Amino acid sequence: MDYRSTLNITLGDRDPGAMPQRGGLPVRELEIQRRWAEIGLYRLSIEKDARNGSFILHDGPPYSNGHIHLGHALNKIAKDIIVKYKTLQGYRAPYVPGWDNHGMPIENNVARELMGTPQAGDRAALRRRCREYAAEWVGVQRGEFQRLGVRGDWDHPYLTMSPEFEGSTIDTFGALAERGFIYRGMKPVLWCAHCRTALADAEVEYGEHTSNSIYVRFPVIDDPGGVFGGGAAGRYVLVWTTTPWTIPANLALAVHTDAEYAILELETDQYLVARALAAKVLSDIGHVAGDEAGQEVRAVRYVRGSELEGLVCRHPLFERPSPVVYAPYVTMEDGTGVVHTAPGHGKEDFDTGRQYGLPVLCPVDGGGAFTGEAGDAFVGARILGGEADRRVMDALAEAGHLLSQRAYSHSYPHCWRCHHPLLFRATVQWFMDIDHDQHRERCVEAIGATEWVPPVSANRIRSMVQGRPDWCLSRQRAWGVGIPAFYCRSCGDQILDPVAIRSVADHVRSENADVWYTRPSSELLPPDYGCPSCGSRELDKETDILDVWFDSGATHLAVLEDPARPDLTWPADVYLEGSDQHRGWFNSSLMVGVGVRGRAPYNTVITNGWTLDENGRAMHKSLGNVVSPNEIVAQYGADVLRLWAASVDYFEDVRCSPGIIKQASESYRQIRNTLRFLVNNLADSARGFRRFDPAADGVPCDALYDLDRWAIARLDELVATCRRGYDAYEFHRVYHAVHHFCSVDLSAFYLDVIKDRLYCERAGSLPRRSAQTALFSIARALAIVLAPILSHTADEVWQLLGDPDGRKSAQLADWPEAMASDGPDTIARWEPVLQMRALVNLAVEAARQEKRIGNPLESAATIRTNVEMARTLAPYEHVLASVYKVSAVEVIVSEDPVATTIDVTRAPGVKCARCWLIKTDVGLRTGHSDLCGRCADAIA
RNA sequence: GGGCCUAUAGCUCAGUUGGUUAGAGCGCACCCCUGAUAAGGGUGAGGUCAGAGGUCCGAAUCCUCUUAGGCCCA
Repeated sequence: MDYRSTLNITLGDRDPGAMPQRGGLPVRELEIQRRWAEIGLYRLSIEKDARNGSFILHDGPPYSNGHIHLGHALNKIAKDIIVKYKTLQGYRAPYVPGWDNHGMPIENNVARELMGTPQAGDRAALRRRCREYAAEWVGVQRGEFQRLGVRGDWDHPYLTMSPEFEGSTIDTFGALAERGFIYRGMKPVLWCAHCRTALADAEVEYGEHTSNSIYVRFPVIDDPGGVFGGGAAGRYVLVWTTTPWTIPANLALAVHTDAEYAILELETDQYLVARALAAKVLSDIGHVAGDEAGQEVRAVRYVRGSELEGLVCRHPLFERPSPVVYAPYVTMEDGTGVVHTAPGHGKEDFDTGRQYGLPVLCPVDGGGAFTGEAGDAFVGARILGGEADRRVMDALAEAGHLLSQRAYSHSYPHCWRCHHPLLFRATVQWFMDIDHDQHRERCVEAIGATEWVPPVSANRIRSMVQGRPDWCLSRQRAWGVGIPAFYCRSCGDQILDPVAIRSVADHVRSENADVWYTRPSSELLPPDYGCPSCGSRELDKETDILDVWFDSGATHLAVLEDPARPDLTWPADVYLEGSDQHRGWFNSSLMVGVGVRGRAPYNTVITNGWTLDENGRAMHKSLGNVVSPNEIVAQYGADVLRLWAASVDYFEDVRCSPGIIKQASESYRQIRNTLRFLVNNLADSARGFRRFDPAADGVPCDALYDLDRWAIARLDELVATCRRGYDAYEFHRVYHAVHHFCSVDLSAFYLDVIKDRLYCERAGSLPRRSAQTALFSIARALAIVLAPILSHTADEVWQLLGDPDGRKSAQLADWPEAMASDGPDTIARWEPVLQMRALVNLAVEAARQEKRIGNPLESAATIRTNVEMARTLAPYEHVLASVYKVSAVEVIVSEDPVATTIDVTRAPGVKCARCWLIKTDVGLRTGHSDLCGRCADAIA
């Protein structure tokens, strides 16, 4: 007889309320997300009771250009996990996503698009189109992020190009100006002559470049220390450079105080070079160094750098002095140990020049051509293309001072946009003074007051802040926020007036930053505003725009203090971005935060690593190893991608590949199957799939079967472990703990053992309800604990369980409380029982190998063990058979005090046709010849 | 070239202050079940802890160097 219909068994195919085995996530997740939208999940999460106050994670804005990549996905998922966890922990955790909209990449793409159209070169048209273009990509990325299941205020994201934000950016600039941080100064900046713009460090790419390497001699005109020998011989200081075009701007020669220099005699002349470099220099200029016996070239004498004080040369081309100066960065690595110094063309040169009071000579215009300052012979010659180099080298050769010239290949800065080599060019720019009012020291202090996760990341930002130069805020571009400075047409004053800046900000808010270009200054300024110096109303506007890093550096003020976002507060609790943002957003935000508010805009900064391929290589289109989050979502579902993100140690670089995602999907399946077993066994299939009602059917903890109490105790441990993992932002600990719990504790043990009770006992009986009480608690707790990671699946479970408190999503639940009153004790008591189970498994396996039994249920185990173990097992004797998945267990005290032996034999009795256990009481009940006593009762 | 970081089974991760034969899960192999079934169970094989030196009674763990890789900077 088939007793299947008398069992309460999981029948997914017939139970309308069952959780399906296959996730079908690409489709099901969309339904779940639709439901989230319908119930207004984000709003509900904010309105949920927040007994612990608010927790603000401030989103770093991705650039609104192109589809999201895996790094974006990892970052956004990690943020989402944190925010959702905090909600479960009783915090109001708003999440306002944002985008960075201004900047060169968009401007370049749009400029390319407009090329050849009537609008090309029209700044207003360009800006209009940039705005549209950025908005289009915001739309695309928003859809892609939402598809990942990220919960946030997607209807009200912050955009750095919105009028409110642009106005706030100007106000922030004004606040810094008011505090004296902003100045206008000459500085050599990396300049692209092709794009006619200064570049930020981040916009520079280093690549191989072939330069003209030349040795130039500078005639000595004054030698007060008498370092050269006597006589009428020519006396020269020898210099090496790879930028001949900077020679016209030479104003000094730098040496190192501690280095040793040699005076070499070369035919009738004497040359000063570093001793350590003399041999190489001579070989480069076609001579060989002589030995002590004296050959063609010999050293007349050696001097220390410190003895070169007062030495003055004449410029090799002009009647102009070039004094010897000291500089700490002079090395004995290459060149001659004497560094050609042109303050207008190098950062270090500029610093040295300032120290020695040298002027800043920069005879090169924005297009990279020599100006009249370079001399009539050179004016108009361009650096790009090599004309400037050629003309200078020709002049040097003609003057007899060019000793060597050759091609030299080295790493050199290039423009990331046009890939042309860059030049250092002193230009007038707006800066933020990093050392104003102890600002740098305050920033370092603020770093110390911030929690960095992982902790080593503090070193990185600290060294960057300690070493960073002043912040060049000017960009000679079109797509951005205009720097709100004015110039007086009559007295020439530059005007950086808080009153004027506030007025500009108000006008920008009422429209957008385009007003800077579309309105005359009189309309942007308060009525009757005049030059503070001379009163003139004829004022010109600055044409430079703000560095986009300023936009993003000011997000914390624009967003967290936005009156339209009352849920947000300043400072943020957490920033979480890729490790490249130590130099970027973490840094710019700190500069602005400390400058305007005197402290960091964040309490905790978490960094995530880079996403690499399975071999640990960076992902590149050219390598073909790029993994697209959108493709993973389409193929496997967002929860699989989220599980991957949670499974890796994202503080370091993480690896990803189709194979790794496959593994994540298999882990997902195992977790899903476990959840499914839990959920589906809460229905009474023999009673029309009536579902377990915890209020009516639940068994109080002290009345539970001890094994069920053990399961709940293990659940409590798991919940505690997960909490520790989340609190430390170490989600992979959560993942591993949950996965281990599902596969080892539940699937391989607990669930396997309780199947008999679930299936065979009467629907409403204590043994079954006791097990179901555990199942319900476990399923519910897992749904909550997993909600931050497997947000969709958790809610699928949540819907099937039904929430007594009426919460519409697992994300709106409270973190599970511990349920077992004596958890540690329960777990400790079961420990030896489980140890013995492993031994029984081995013995059963051996018996199966020897074909003495087939199905383990056919076996009876006789455990011979010492007195202590026998005594420990005694209270469990009546459950050992079910716990060990055999039909009978007997424990016998062995004479051997140490060894435990287990004999496996065929179990005595007959197989019950209903529960399939081999029992000795089968057929004893009248009318039930093929049933054991328990089953006969169950169907009575 | 400089700074910071990483390297433990095929994969993802554990390995407290250096202390027995380096652990887990997944995957894999073999077997069982067919009442979680495009599921479930059992057993098992996988590691010179990137490499080489060193300190120590003892090193995956501390030091040095090398290699590979990552981010940032020049």
